[in-house]
Amino acid sequence: MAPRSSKCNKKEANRGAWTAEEDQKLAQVIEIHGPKRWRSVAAKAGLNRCGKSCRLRWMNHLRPNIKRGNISDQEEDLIVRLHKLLGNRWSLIAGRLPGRTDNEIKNYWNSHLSKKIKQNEKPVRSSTWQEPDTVKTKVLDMDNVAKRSEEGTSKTLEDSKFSFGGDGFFDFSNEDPLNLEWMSEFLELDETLYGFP
DNA sequence: AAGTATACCAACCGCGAGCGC
DNA sequence: GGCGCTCGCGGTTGGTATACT
Repeated sequence: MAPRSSKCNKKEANRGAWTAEEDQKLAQVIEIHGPKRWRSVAAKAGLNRCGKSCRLRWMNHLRPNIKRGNISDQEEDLIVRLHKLLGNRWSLIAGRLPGRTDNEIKNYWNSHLSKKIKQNEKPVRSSTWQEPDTVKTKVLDMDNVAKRSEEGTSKTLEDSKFSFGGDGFFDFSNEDPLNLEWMSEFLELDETLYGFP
């Protein structure tokens, strides 16, 4: 079987760290043609890189509004909660953290939070606790939420009914960790935005 | 100061889904 | 319906920086 086109040609393509010059070329082409058809973007930019490498570079580093630097306590808290809810759905989690990338969150989780959580793992729920059916059902709809969000048909978080703190993130300061209300609101948000029951 | 271990992050890889022909 | 192309995702790897002995 012929090699899949999405695979990078290991012999021909540039590999390893991106140079400032490559970044500049890529950004210029994307400015003109937009962040799509990555293979043709790579070709137009004259980069000896495969399309998916260009996409990754754009998504994780060159995109506007990328937030660099330390992850705040609030962001960390949100990541932990979303991970509890969604598991390793990094892109979905990243979608709830403006300016953060899935790769960054995944790295952060693997290097910081997974250890932290193992250390601090305490039973948060009683042994008799059961996840409400409504929550279970709606979690399944997160795939649709993510898709619509990616398609750009969703509203931004800023448009939502959620209130944000001064730095643009959820304020959990007054929340009871055992309270499922937050999760319900999280799910209700998508119901409101996207109209599925 | 040198060697080693660990942490962190960028990039790569393989797979599956969606789409058009 | 089958096939190829493209894209996006999650897991993994590898390089560099920092901490430790």
